[in-house]
Amino acid sequence: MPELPEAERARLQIDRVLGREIVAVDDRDTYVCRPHAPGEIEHALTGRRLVSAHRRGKFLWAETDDGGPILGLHLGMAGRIDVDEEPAPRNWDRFALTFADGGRLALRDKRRLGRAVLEPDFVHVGPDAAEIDRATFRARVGRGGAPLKARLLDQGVLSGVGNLLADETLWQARLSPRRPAGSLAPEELDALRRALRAAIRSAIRLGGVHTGAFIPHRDREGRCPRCGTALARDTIGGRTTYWCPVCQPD
DNA sequence: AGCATTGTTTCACA
DNA sequence: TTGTGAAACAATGC
Repeated sequence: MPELPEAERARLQIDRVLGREIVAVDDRDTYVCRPHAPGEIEHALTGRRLVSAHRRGKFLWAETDDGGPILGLHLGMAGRIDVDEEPAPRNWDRFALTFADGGRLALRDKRRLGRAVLEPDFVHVGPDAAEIDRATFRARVGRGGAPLKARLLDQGVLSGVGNLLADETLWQARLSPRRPAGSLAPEELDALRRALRAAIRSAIRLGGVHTGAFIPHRDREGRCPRCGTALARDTIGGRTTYWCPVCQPD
């Protein structure tokens, strides 16, 4: 599920629990809560309240009352934030807060690659993909010899673009994922940024990245929804990539 | 059985 | 030193 649009929806879920007193914390999953020992996050948060929820790219964090510790959350490959839901089966709730009103916030994550951590560090995280201005986008994305898609996926360059959002955006912008990032003209970079913002806005509104026009066709048998050409497939930037060889020529 | 997976970090290498 | 790519991580679904 989780790319920037899903993370933004998760942030909205955290908003729902702001102000509630935390009475219990489940931080027993030592992998998800690394490097914390069990009980560390529990000790830091019990008795406090979350007062604000933030997001940069796919990284989430919440501030606590009276300048208390910051709780960082990441959805990993398959996580979601559940609020006031029944506990998930099979210990899929990898981290959870219980509130005085009986409610609950859980990081539900089958794959277990999500994270819950105190005082998260965003030093190596680039500007948010939905907020980045045109000049910064040109300067950061439009450089280097790496394939354009690999550049978009680099969270240190800009944050929030995942594998599916990258394919959707490149298809919308009619740009090849294989083009060296530094070879793009300023106008192409502007168009790419516009396509990215539009794809993000749409995905947040419609409920996730797979609501895009291209993603549903992203399959070995898939064809371009624009021209009907069989999609090309390759590994780029370490991820499986689909694109239309006609609409998105090198 | 084998392979792929909407993410991040670490390590090796040029 | 910097940039790039592959492997590791954990678990599930086809």
